[in-house]
Amino acid sequence: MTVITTNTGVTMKTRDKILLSSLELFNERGERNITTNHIAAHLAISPGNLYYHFRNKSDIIYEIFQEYEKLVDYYLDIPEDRPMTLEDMTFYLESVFDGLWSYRFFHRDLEYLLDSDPRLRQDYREFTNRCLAAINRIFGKLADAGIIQPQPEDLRSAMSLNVWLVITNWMAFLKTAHAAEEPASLSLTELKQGIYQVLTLEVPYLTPEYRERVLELREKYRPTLPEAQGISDVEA
Amino acid sequence: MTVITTNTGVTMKTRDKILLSSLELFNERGERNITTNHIAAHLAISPGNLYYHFRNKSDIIYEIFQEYEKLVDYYLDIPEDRPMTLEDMTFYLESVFDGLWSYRFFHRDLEYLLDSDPRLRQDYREFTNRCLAAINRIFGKLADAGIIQPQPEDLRSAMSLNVWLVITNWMAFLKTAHAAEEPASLSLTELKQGIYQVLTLEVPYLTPEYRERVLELREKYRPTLPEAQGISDVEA
DNA sequence: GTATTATTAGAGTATATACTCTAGGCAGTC
DNA sequence: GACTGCCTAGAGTATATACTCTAATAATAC
Repeated sequence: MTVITTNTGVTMKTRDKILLSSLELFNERGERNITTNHIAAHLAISPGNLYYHFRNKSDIIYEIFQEYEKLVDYYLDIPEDRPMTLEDMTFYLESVFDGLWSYRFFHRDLEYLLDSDPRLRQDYREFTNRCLAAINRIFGKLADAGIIQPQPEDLRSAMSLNVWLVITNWMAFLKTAHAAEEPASLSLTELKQGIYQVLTLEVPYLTPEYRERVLELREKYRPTLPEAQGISDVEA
Repeated sequence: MTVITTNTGVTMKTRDKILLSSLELFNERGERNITTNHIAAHLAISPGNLYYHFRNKSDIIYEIFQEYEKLVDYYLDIPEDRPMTLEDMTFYLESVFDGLWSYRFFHRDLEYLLDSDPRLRQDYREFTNRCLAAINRIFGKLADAGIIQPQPEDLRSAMSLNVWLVITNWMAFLKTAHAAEEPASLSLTELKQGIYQVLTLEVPYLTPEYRERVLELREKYRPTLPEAQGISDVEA
């Protein structure tokens, strides 16, 4: 069992180093721009070595996706035995955006990735459904807790889907709204301003008792500065 | 000035044929999967011929984007001289999704495309801002017309951005939510179910006078069948 | 017509990419 | 020390991709 010491001082198998470096490189420069040779070079190992551990690039990506899935599933495990609090909601939102950040390469080339790997397509589909179900359940519990007004199931489903669309598209929006700056100019802090957008969806449904508290919470995530605001610097 | 007759019977310059075929192929199989050689082969012209008309692939894409931009700008030209009607709103929504459909390849590889062409990045940024401003203006006029309740500018901006996020992410959602089916299994009709999602955002703001009419309109776009619903077939 | 310009074909090229293959090293075991 | 199983190096390969170059052909101007 060969182990290698990374620059973090942590002892780690080559296989895991490959996964870690791949994720890092994918996140920073996009899956499309990172070849297996790049990954090997980055780790100072031979391509042969890399292919000893993984059959192909798809397998690396698939395994990374499974980590992602596991992480988000873990975060979105909603406890059914007690009412939901605002703190819970904040935790869910923060966690989801953390996950999005850690595996941000994934959504960037999503369609291509799913087209090239049927396993991934299938798993991602189910993953999406689990996330939507979780969001739906959260809305339910928020209503139970008297934080938002209860809504018919129809509307709640559509709202959940909108939450999902906003969450998964927020990062792409930020990246494309940025000017020509350095590619890696996105920060976790900026990403979390997406929470402001998600909470915006809830605003009209807030109960009078919680309205002020949620609006206050929302303010904490208000996008800062002109960048990526998109509205302020336009004619009319 | 050499002209060529396409199978549609329309007489067309080679240059325009290249643009048209590129768009077609990009839309159907994704920009990443279509090479300049593919385009040339599809048109039964030589690569040399293609490169006589365009310096590189980026230039083709850039020009296609400019058509897209022009189309959407045309659609979103809001008349300021009269109040807005529900029919107007429907037209805007339908048009935007039509545009999205016609140039659907674009959003799929957006980040990569912007990374490879600074002109495109800049133009797209401005395009986004114009769209957001237009959505914002539409909300304003909907309020003026008494269709939705007026909202503070802050909230309206955030809502506009959410509308934009939902619109631009709806297609990706559909494609990824589909099972492993044939890649080209997306239809314009399905795409327009995104209108349901957008109208969902408006629901809580509707005035009593218009509420029923808008809900009725919204029903027309309700997603059909289990596919891509995402909620129905999940545990719990 | 002839000169000039616009268009086209098609072979070719430099580079990249995902991946393979062979030979060998290293650790533990007896 | 030899055997075994895991791991690794590194050269190499088939294919693809964006793009070039030259020469020829068609269109247009005069």
